Amino acid sequence: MLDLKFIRDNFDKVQEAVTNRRDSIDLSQFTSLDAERREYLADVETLKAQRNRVSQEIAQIKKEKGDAEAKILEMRDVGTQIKELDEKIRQVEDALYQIQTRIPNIPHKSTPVGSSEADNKVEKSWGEIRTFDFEAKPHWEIAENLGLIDFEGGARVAGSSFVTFTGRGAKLARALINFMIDLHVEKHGYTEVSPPFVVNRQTMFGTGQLPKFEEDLYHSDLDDLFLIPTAEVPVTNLLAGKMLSGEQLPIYYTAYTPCFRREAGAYGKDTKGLMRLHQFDKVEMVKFVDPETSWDEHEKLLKDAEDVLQALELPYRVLNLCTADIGFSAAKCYDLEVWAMGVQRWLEVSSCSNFESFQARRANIRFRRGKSAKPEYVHTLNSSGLALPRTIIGILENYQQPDGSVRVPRVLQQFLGTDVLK
RNA sequence: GGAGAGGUGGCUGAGCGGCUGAAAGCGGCACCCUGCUAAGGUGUUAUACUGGUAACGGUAUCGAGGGUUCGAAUCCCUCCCUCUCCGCCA
Repeated sequence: MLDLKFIRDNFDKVQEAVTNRRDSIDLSQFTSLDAERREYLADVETLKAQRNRVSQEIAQIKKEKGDAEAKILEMRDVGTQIKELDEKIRQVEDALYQIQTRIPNIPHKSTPVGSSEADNKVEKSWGEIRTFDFEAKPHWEIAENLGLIDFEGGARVAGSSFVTFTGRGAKLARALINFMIDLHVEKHGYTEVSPPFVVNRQTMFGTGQLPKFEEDLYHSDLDDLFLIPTAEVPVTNLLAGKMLSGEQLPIYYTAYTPCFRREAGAYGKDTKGLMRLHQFDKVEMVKFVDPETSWDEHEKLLKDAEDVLQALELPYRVLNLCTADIGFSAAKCYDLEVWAMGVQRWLEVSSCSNFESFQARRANIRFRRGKSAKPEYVHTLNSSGLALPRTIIGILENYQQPDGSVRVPRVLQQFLGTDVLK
């Protein structure tokens, strides 16, 4: 969420951001609503000031056992006017809020302006794309042949795009989670947290999933609770409403959680295999930092995510997402894409974003730079590190061998207890 | 699920219709004092919105939302959360 005053003072900039993002939000009402609000506010506050003053006088008169009946009658009328004006203000503020909470973040100056994902900028590539002297199989064939995944079982118990990992497949997932968490905790200095997988409405609002993206979330009507689409949601909101001190920053958290996404609007897309699931595992990193350091922290965060892919020796590339492809709350976002030999595609395994104060303002996460300094919003960042299913695709397809077996990346061998899946 | 207690500033914690944006303490800041120096004294110290170039005003905020009243932290209603006990269950 952007600051109301910022929107007012930088209206052209906000409009430009909305346009560059290909966002459909209509800003045309904003200026008049904002002016209307302040007009009403001036009126009602004058009346309230009068009421406060006269109420004092009434108290004084009563104390002196005088007759305050005339003033009380007068104020009764003022009270009615205040009620009417307050109602008008409520309506105007409601309309304003609808707009304000749906305005996306302003892209950072280094975010390329573009009109589609084709305009994303490849920042770097790492690792060598292997060449096979046999025909590479897609991961679903490899997984089925080796008994790592029960696709039908997942569909039977929940529906399409739900899968069940079985046997060494399940252990591979667990090995990856342990490997990633250990790496972030021991090498990168993060604190592990294990948050709730279900959150309330306020929490979903805090990170920007609501109000715009409700249809993408699983929801329990009975309790008005949501299944998390990413650990970012509970972990970022862990500090919602907090006043931190400058010395506490930066705070680094890492968490494993399952992620639940309805993928509304993506029906029929990537239906085969592990490419797009309603439920998947992910290890996430979340940072709370001093605004002055957030762009350095963003680059460090990217490196922490890259470390996972490098350790797994998977070829990948880093994309700087353009304005049309970047997430609602992000000012800048790198996507990490792993190359998958079997399906011959780059697959997104991580998004590494800087939200600046956008989420902190929604979730009210502040800090004081000095002991008696004014409160400021922290900057929040997060990155997958990494999403499991597509990482597993990368491993299965890139490490497959002519006989159908799959070599285990060196760093996973100790977690998995073997160097080959066959 | 049943019974009770409670939610107040950066923190602890009073207040229970007007003199309370809010006592006291802690913490912070400024200055002063001091041959008891991790001591003492004095002052100061919330946030948001809004008006104003500013100085400085106004309004709101005591879990959230309604209500009663000239006036609500204080009374009433609804909801949320926390704690204790009981029940149930991993």
